[in-house]
Amino acid sequence: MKKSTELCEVTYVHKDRVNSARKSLHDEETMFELSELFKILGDPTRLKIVLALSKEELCVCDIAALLSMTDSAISHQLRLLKNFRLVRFTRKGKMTYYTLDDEHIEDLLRFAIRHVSED
Amino acid sequence: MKKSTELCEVTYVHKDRVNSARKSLHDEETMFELSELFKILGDPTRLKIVLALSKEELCVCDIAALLSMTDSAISHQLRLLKNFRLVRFTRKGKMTYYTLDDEHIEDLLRFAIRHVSED
DNA sequence: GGAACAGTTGAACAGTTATTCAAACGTTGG
DNA sequence: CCAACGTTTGAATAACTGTTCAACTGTTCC
Repeated sequence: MKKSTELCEVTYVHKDRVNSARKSLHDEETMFELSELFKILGDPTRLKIVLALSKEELCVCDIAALLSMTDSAISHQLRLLKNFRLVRFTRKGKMTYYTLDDEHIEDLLRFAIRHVSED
Repeated sequence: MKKSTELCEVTYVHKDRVNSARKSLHDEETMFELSELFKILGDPTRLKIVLALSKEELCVCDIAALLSMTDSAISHQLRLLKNFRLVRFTRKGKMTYYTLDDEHIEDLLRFAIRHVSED
């Protein structure tokens, strides 16, 4: 068992390095938003939806067919993506057509794909 | 209650669009790895650790102090980052010094931070 | 109006996850 | 050898997550 004493912090932590590293951290809100963005892309289903929509406007049924999943599962995930302003929809009769609502996300994905493919 | 029949798929799905969208999806393994990368960055603690290590080589104790968390919690997260080859460590006596083990990840983070900050 | 259909919703379920706690490991210095 | 310390580990816990199922909404077309 260990306890954190002031003496410990002063003596053993590399204060200079910690303070230097602290500068690379952004404000708490930015860190949270950033991790939320990664989290929402950190699911294969959502990732595929976003990639698919970067190419074509699709209805729920299309995406479900493309990914071999139920409409319901897709709809749930689209709601998350919609709440995060990553996708947008327009209704035409019975159908709901979804598109990407974020121009930059494609670049981010391309960047990341290159990274994953490299090593 | 709804069921997916062949007739439905043929008649209502936009086959051309689905086939076009399918091209933007990569192979299953790449999709999985990509989502795993995003998932591991999709946690505020790990994100901060990676950002901190992009600036300075730090020991577990340093990171714990920086993020106001227990050594144990940090050690657990470092193990995940290590297994994912995002960080690397060298032992010097009692201390374990961690560094980033991925040059590209910094660029990805910078890219994503810009994206989050913009809108 | 009513049948058919695209999509949404909420509850429920199983699986996963981040942190905590206590115990252990390995190294250092007396 | 022993105590102190930095770190690791495993089990336990609480919180969260993705999918399924069934019921529902709203639109179209006869």
